[in-house]
Amino acid sequence: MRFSKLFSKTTRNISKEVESKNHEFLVRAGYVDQLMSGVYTYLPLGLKVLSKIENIIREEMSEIGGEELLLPALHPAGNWKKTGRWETVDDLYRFKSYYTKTDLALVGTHEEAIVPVAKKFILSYKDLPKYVFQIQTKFRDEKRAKSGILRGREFRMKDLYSFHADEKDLDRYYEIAIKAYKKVFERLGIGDITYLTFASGGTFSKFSHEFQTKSPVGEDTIYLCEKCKVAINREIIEEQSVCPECESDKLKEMKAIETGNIFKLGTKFSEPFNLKYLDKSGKENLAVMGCFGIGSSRAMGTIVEVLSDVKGIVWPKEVAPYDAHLVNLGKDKEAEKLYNDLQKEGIQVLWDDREESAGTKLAYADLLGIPIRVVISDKSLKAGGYEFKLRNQEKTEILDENKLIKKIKEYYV
RNA sequence: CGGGGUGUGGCGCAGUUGGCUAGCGCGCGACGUUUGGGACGUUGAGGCCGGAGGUUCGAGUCCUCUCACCCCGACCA
Repeated sequence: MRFSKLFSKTTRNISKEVESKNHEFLVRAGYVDQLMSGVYTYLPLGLKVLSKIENIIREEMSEIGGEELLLPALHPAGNWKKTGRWETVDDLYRFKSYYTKTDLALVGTHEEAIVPVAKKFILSYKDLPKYVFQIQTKFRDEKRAKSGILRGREFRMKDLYSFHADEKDLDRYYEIAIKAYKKVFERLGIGDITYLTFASGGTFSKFSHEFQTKSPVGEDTIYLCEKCKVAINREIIEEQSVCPECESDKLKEMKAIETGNIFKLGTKFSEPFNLKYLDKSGKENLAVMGCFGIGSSRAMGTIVEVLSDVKGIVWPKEVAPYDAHLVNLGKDKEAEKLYNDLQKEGIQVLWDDREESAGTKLAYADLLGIPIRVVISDKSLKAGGYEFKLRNQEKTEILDENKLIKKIKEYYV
């Protein structure tokens, strides 16, 4: 991709009012644009990152048996009245159809849609367990949207729903899901600072679990056992004041962003919809459910918050919008050849072909945060080739074209 | 929902006790000179000052209402 052809543009000017780092960097670099408070456009560059994040999640959910589907975001009020949540969920967008005057909701969670459809296909113990997930735009009527894309009124989230014959089977799958989540966060580049966290809210079990990523801008306070790498959310510290794994009381307090949340729902939703199956003895039983969420757009914001430096974003290799950021200082002809050659090798290149000063181009390469920067200039050509630099390292080296291609490919293996 | 702030060319901002033709930086167009850390010269285009109503000879500036956005708090992935 040629920089000059991108739909978006970079900017130096951003309102003083914007305080959150992810908001500032993502807007200045042209990844996202704000339409209103808590509602963002994912521009072509930003959508590439978001899609990569979602594909990682998609792969790992498929790996643990999840089948992808797509549920509606627009729901009839009736389903929510059935579960009682029409009255209790404050952040549900409720409205009336202009024409028919029926009550509708634009939703941020999907039990009211998945259970009625699951009921049509789950009839016997032979139909269990089942795991389905979707990645979709959610709506929540936040009292106050904040922190860029970390807390939006419209945001992207993966939610997986599991259906089991009994609690024991749910427990089994729950552990499998925890492992899959760990793998997702590792691939997102934040695995080392994302902790399984015990939290309140189990309607069925004593605790639910969250995945909390350490960050000063996080809204949650957690207590981490550094030995077990397991944490406790402050909301339950009264009832659980020692490490749930090793019972140590040496816990480190820190701020964290909730990047994932998993629940044992039990029969909370199968009951109102009467989701029952026949067991081997021909007796009816309620299906037992689990619910597993990861906010993909929030994950994107989190990555920016925790991995950036003063110059800009530092994308982990698996989520970067392009493999390499090519900067030419003069030398347009040579740059164009290299750009074409790299692309022929299957390398996704963003070439900053704009007529900008050296300083500007280099500064924006840092802001954009693509893992590999390649500079072509008089200086590099005299030294025998092209300058290769990783975004998160200061070291540079001059490589000829073959070595450069090899080096880039090796990096992404 | 409570508290604090901000709305002025595409973006970021200034605009004095109401007074002449509303400025500046960035960006954008043209021409030229530049290229290893946010270059420069010449020149040009681009504004019902968020919206509505009012006060006044005169409103970006004062008053009322309203809409939007940002920050803090409570609530939430």
